[in-house]
Amino acid sequence: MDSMKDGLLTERQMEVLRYRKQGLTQQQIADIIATSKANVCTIEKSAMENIRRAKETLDFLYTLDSTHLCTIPSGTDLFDVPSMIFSEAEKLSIKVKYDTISLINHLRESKPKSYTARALSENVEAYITNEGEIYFG
Amino acid sequence: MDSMKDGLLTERQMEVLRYRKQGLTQQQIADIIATSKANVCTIEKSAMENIRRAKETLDFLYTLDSTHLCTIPSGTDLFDVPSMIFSEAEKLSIKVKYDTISLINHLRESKPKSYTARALSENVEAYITNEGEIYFG
DNA sequence: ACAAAGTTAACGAAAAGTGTTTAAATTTCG
DNA sequence: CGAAATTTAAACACTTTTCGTTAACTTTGT
Repeated sequence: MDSMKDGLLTERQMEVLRYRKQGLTQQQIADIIATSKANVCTIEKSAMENIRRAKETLDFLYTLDSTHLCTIPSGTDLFDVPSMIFSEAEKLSIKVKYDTISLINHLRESKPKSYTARALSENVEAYITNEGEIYFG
Repeated sequence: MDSMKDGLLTERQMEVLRYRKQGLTQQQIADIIATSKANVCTIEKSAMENIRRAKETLDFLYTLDSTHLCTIPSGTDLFDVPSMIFSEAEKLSIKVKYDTISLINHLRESKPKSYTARALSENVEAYITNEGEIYFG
């Protein structure tokens, strides 16, 4: 009935996330919505799990019309990434849509938690479309 | 068992989407995966539904820590958008993270299907965070 | 160390989602 | 038009999710 329109999160889950965003503790929320704090915890947790899944789902979409370009190893300096991308793309005869600066910004925005200062904190997979669009997964 | 790691789409759904991307018809896919064409249809359809829900879920996340800035009416010239955004943001004493040009590009990338040439083809909601990040939904 | 906040495990009942089939409708296109 | 492609509806068995409880455990901050 209503499942046709909704996203992944249930009313309960959105409710908890909203209260959480306001800075309330699980106990406070539990009192408001009349349940146990343990239940608030599991609801919040499953909400996070659903969000993770939503992201992964869209990741799949991006990689569906992209081909894997290269793996950028953990520890790589952010400023070394563009030249890696450009040389790999050249092997495939694809012109990258980004210049050096915007490629770095693109990476920063795509994976805000994958680097500290200037070094990647984990491996990042780079994908490319025929149109030169780059995606980091 | 495996549901902990996966995204929204089932193996079956990804399978169908991949074949579809290759240009196969539902009948051809039905033969390959040994089921009826009607079933391929429903699998593909529920895959699309799952993708829609994934997007909507992330939309919710974005708007969770944003406040509604303004509605940009259908028909608005793309090049008139930045000044609208800037003046609304100023009312809230928030400095927008984007300059005029990158704001237009940001809108183009966020809503690729919401404009024709230079005119918006539908209403677009603009949201802003305290940090000046803009989101179009 | 204490108390508050958060997490985890095990279980149950209700709700929602998935893959199928079969048969009938609709759309698309040469 | 007419054939192939796609969509829809109803029904059924099956699996997964969700919300909830209780009770014990771990983390965090003072």
